Amino acid sequence: MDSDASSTCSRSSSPELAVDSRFFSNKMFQAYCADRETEPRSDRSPQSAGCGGKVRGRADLSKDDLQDLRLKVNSRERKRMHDLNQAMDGLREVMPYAQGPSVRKLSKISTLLLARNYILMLSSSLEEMKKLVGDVYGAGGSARRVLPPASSAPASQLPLLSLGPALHSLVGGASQHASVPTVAQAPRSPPASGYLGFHAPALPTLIKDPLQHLSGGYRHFPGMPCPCSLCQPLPASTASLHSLSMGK
DNA sequence: TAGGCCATCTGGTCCT
DNA sequence: AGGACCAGATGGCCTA
Repeated sequence: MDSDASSTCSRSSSPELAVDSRFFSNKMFQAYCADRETEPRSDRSPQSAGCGGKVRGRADLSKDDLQDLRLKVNSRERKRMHDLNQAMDGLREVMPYAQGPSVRKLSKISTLLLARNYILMLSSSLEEMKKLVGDVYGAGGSARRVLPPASSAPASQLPLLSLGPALHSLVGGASQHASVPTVAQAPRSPPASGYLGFHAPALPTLIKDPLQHLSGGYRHFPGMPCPCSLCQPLPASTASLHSLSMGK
């Protein structure tokens, strides 16, 4: 079963079941043990003989000891893979694709590809924003005087929030917009297209080409909510990254 | 039914 | 020596 999706998948091979000693009905292990008993010892190299390949000093282990050893190794490997799947889930949680019980989980390969392209896209956005900020303030500009003295927004976001309209005139393709977009999704996690600030492309497209949607902008209406990435509060992780990048 | 995806087992290799 | 990591093999589940 998917350790990382036990709620949606009902595979028969849960870790607990496999760890159980009943596991030794396993055909592979039985075949291995039979093989081991029939195979002449002289034919085995030190590396390839026995369970796990490390046999030196284990040749005299009893069958039970070998089974225990094999169990331990299997258990460790299982745990390792579960940890890997947990990490993969953590990655899925921050990926910009629809999530929910009715939505099929991203495959591992898709998750990795999407993550890579998502990072590329965000990096590109960041670079573009930095360029625009530089343009707006000018080389010798005094940004501090322009910024509002107090705001409920985190300090790292102030420049972007105040610059949103200006940036829109530079970034936003005025041709591509629609009516006032719907409110961005909940800020807890950023998986939504709303967070990305553009209409969500089809997942396969985003996996293949993350940058082609950057040009699609929103027109900024004063006083109206805007879902674009420039006007959205950044999630904590992104905000910290942003502050680091902008701080130089 | 074929193909995709996955969990698990297994043996080899590398690292501490 | 023991553990981590890796890749191949295998079999199960699910979907088109």
